[in-house]
Parts: sequence; C-alpha cells; structure tokens
Amino acid sequence: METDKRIVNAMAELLRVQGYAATGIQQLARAAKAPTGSIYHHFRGGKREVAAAALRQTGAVYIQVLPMLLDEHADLATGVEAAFAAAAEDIENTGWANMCPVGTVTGEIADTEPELREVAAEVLTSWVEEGTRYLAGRGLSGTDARALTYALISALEGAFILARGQRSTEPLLAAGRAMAAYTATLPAGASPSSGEKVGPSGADFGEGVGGF
Amino acid sequence: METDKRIVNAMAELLRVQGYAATGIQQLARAAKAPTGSIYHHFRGGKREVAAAALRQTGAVYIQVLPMLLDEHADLATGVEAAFAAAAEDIENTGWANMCPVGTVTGEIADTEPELREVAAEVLTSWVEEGTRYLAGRGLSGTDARALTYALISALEGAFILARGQRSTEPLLAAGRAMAAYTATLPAGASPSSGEKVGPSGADFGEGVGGF
DNA sequence: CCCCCATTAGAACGATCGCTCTAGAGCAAC
DNA sequence: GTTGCTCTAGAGCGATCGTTCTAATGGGGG
Repeated sequence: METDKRIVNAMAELLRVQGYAATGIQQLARAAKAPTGSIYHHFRGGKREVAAAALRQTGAVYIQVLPMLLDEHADLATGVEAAFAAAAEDIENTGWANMCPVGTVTGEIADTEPELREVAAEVLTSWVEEGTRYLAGRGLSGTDARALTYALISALEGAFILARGQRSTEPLLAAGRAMAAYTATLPAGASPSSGEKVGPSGADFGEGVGGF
Repeated sequence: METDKRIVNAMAELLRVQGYAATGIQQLARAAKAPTGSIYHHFRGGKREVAAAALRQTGAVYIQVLPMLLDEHADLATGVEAAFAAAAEDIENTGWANMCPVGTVTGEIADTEPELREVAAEVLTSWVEEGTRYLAGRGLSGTDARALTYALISALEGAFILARGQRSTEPLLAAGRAMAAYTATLPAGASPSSGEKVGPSGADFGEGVGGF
C-alpha cells in the first residue's frame, strides 16, 4: 500500500532518466529500498507491470500541468511561450535530467513491447483529450484545439530530447516561440475567459468536436 | 572495409527500432552477419563505438533530407507542411517503425553515456547549422532561420514519438500544420528564389495554413 | 610457393539480466 | 499460544550481457 508507491515512483524516476531497457530490477529494488521479492509480490507482471504503472501514474500527474501553466496567462499564445520557457528553466535547473518518462520510453519500446506501447498510447491519448478539452474551453474550435494539442506535445517532447542532448535551453525556447506564433494565428485564441472577441471571419470553423 | 559498413548499418537500424540499451552485441552480430570477433576487430571501443559511428552516419545522411524536401516547394510554409506529410506517409508505410535513431537514442543515454551524448549533440548541432544555413538562403534572417530549424527538428522528433506510440499520423500532420503556420509568420519566408511576393507587413493571417 | 597479417569464427569469461523460490518476520483474530 | 496471511528478505535459476581470447582462414607480396 505504501511500498507499491515507492516502487512505482522509483521506476518512474529511472524510466525518466535512462529508459526502460537500461533499468534493471535490482537497480529498481535498490532505488525503492525494497527487495526483489517485494517487487514481484506487488507486481506479479514483473518489470513490465511496474513500468506500466509508472507510465500511468506519470500520465495522471502531467495531465494537469499544461492547463495549470496556461491558466496563468490571459493571452493563450503568451501562455504557450511561457510554458516552454518554464520547461526550459526546469530542465536546466535539474541538470538536464528533467523529462517525462513517456517520451523517453515510447521510442524504445514501441516495436518491442506491445503491452507497454499500448499503455503509452493510452497516456498520450488522455493528454490529447484533456488538452483539447481545455483549449476548446478557451475559445478554440474543436479541430484547432486538437491540432494545437498534438503540436504542443510533439514540440515539447522533441525539444526535451534536443535540450537533453545538447544541454541547451535553446530548443525549448525556439519551440515555444514557434508554438506561440502558431497559437496566435488560430481564431479566437487570443482572449481567455473574459469577453469574447472572436475574430469575425474565423468563427465558422467546422467545429468538429467542439461540443464539450 | 565493407564489413564495417554492414555493422554500422545494422547498428543504425537496431538503434532506430529499439534503442541503445536493448541492442546486444550478439543481436548486432546476427543482423550484420558478422561474428563478434569481427565487430571488436573493427571497433575496438565495442558497442559504444559502433553506436557512435551509427549515429554519425545517420547524421550525415539525414542532414540532406530536409533541404531536399523543402527545395521542391516554392513556398516555404507549404514545403514544411509537405515535409511533415511525407514523414507521416513514410512512418505509416513502414509499419510505424521508421524513425531516426538519434531521437530514439538521445533520450535514453543522455544521462548515462556521456560519450554518446556528445556524439548525439554533435549530430544535432550539425543539423541545426545546416538547416539554419539553408533557411537563411531562402530569405530568413539568421535568428529566424536558427529558431525555425530548432523548432522543426523538435516538432519532428516529438511527433515521431507520438506517432509511433499511437500508431497514428495525426501527430505528424498536426505538427506539420503548426510549423507551416509559424513559418508563414516569419518575414521573407514566403518566396524562395522566384519572384518575391512577400507580403508587406506579414501578409494576411486569415487562412493560416490553408495553402494546400 | 610460402609467409604474413588482416580478418573471420566462435568458445569462454565474469557479471548481470528478469524472475522464482523458500524462509521467516510481523501482526491480527480467536 | 497458535493459526493464518501478507509482506519482506535474499539466495539461486538459466539465460544473456559486453568483452576477451585463441585458433583458423584467406588472399596478396616476397
């Protein structure tokens, strides 16, 4: 009940730093201060199941980060750029190690671990759905909200990789500027919850999912 | 002289599909049709050195891809979107396995294999420099060219991860649309070498990406 | 022809892999 | 006190890890 969480947290941390294949059960046991027997007692599925739990947990935590960061800014484009800047500061302050495990892991297991790929896909889908819902709530059409969400996550994950590889915040800042510029081109993306000054000709988008 | 290349190519392919940690020397030997003795004869540095060579080789190949794709389009923004669409088609046709090894590997070794991280950083830097040079040649300012290059690579690598995880082209298409919209906002990024019909003060956003 | 050396070929090393198994510690119920 | 059960603890399993080592092979220069 509590050992479980220690194990999952330790696994999430290890996945974040070094990925799935490089993480051993012994290493996990050491990091979680739990013997291998306990790990297999709580997670009969072994390494795979612990990793799946870690991915899901991370997914549930990170799903609230983007909305939280964007809520602070009245202008959506400004908020987007600020969010990337915050990520840049964060990754630099943690010694270029701060990164979401989902991105690290998905690339290396997508073709070799079907069950984990499925879990990663679920997490990503939940992020997309939540992001779409949030952005639609801030005035974007359903189609635009979904596209922007996908673009934001893609740019963020990719920029994380570049930033870690190059030990530089430049990729994150550049990606942030790009996504902010893109956001600014989307109709009705300018005003948050205040008065709705949706662009005149932009209001007629297919709307697609917009319902929400 | 020729076995070397077989080994490096096999390593690049394995890195692309499953990453560094999950790739074993035996597996590499099988894939390259070379015994382990040969591998260590040609690469005294072992697994690390083969991986470094594979990353460098991939870097040298991929450095020409983006310019080649963009050269086909007179309008830069259109070219960007087409490049992402081409990547989307590619990854789907290859069974969601097609991806550059640099992205897959960098995330998992950035904190554990300093020498490989260095190599990945070199490759990424060479891409950024070449991309910046190319985009500047197409009329962008040096600052904008560099920022756009970083954003393009980030979005592409991130979208690759999402696409592989979700087995969907949507991330790549959304990222492409976003980057095209961003490109269109950059001054002088509209006309290639033909007549310059650059908008007066940023042209007209209404259509955003619509070009297609 | 024979020697030389780059290369091939794979056996073998210790270490570590993911995982299983047994032994016992701790605690609640009766 | 004893029974029953969850969880801890780590030794041990066969397999595989990255690497080293020795032996055989093969083709060009004397």
